[in-house]
Amino acid sequence: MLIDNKGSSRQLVEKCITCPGMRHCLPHGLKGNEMERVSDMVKHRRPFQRGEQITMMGDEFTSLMVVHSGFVKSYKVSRDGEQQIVGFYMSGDVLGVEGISTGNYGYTAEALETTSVCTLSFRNYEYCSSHFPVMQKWLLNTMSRQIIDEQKMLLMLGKMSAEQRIANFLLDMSRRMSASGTSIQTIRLPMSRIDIANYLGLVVETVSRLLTRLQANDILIVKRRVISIMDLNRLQAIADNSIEDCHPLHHAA
Amino acid sequence: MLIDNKGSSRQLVEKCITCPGMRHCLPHGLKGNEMERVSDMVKHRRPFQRGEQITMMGDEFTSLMVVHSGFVKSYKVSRDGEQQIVGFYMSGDVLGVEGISTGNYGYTAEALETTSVCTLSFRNYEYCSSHFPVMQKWLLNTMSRQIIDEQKMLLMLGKMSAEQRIANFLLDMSRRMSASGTSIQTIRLPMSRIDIANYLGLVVETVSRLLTRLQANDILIVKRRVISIMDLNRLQAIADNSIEDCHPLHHAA
DNA sequence: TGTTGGCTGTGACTTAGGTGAATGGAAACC
DNA sequence: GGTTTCCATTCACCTAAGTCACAGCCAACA
Repeated sequence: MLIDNKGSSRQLVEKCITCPGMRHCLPHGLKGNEMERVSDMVKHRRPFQRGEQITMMGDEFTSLMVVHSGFVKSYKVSRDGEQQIVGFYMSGDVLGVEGISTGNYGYTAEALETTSVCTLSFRNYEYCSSHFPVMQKWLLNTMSRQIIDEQKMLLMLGKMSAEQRIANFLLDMSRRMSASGTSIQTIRLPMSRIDIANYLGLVVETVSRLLTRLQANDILIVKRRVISIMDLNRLQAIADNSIEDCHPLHHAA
Repeated sequence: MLIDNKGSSRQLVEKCITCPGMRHCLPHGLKGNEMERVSDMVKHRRPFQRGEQITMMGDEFTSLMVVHSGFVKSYKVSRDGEQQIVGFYMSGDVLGVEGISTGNYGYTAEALETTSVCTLSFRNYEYCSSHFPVMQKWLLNTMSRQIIDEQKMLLMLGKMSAEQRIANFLLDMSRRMSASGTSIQTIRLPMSRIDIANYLGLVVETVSRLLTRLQANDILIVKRRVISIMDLNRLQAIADNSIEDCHPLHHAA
């Protein structure tokens, strides 16, 4: 039998089927009894605390993981020790798919705040997918979306100015952090400036400088990790590099 | 019936099953009759000439495409018209998977030389995958590998110097262009300097200068698009940023 | 066989963003 | 509640890589 949820040995176990956030993790379109079958295969572990590692680059790939709540960063380490953050993950995002082809996790994933993760072993996934076509479609969609997002990042890192990168980053975060697809005005960034800089291929000083500048131009209000977007249109214009630019900081503001 | 190979209306149709390069395109592990079924669903179109577009960004996603022979570049265009090359594809590489989630191709793919492509409609893929598990595994592997490759590029664009990017690029090309997995000494690059620069997030002058410098340091011999790697170890060391560096060009060589 | 046009290479100069150093703040930990 | 530590910001300066300009080269085509 493939079902191996020996949950009772751990705290905080609940079935997906009774979980209020179920629609974030499980694919839509499962029939009632299918849902129950899948639900039984998903493990709910004790939440990870800030700084804890969820996967380690190079470890054996065993499971797909869906972020249920919290916030995760993932980074690769190059041969000479340079780190590059390759993604931030929040509710509903899937970790680990890069391990399918190699059998090893391709990055280290680390919780940026208390994070709970739902785990489905790949063997169980394969069992599900062969019985419930919707599961198969779900994973293909997930991976296809990851490919698109990474290609968008390639465009950012390859062609965009520091200011464009920051603007796009803030817009993306604002959009993703709202439950719906519409961006929200005030966001609390769970990651440090160092992480933002690393993700965007910049240094931390540049991120600081540009946030200050965007604030001086009345586009943002920045209070450490809490950022309010005061002029969405201009921020979007900067992100798209369309016409109007943000004035550099002349020392007389 | 899902099979819709109305091949005879076009030139150059052959069945995969009789194609000498079959092992590059079709997954391994299909049984004889399965292979034949899949083979019948694959369309072989007239080859694309240099400069012809294979997919257009935004067009409706219908099919997965495997490069059979030739060479393809793919690029995204941002809202402000900037282009970014996101990949180069050669024999065995799969185009179009980013369309699965959105229903539209995510980039424009263009032949860099005469290129033939084998096409499998996604509907036929779904039919195959539900009957032959090995097909499903094949697509997951393909997509997982694309995610890994793109993440490697993120590391390149985010953290590496121009010289490291060039070195890594040449090593990657040399490895991929050899039939086996071992790198070969002399490669003929099918893409222009402009394409290389764009792919690596540099300008064309920088690419020229660095190739010249690598030649002056006896690491390469560069004859326009034909490049011979004379000192693989040092090139690898530069790619990894390990210790020894390449001397800048002092005007007295 | 001349001409066209896109590649490729070089040099002089500029600049966006990186470096390094120093300061102030918040939160975490006795 | 004091101290430690990490995080964020700011400034002065520097450099890797971009820009601009020009020249040679090769392939395609008439």
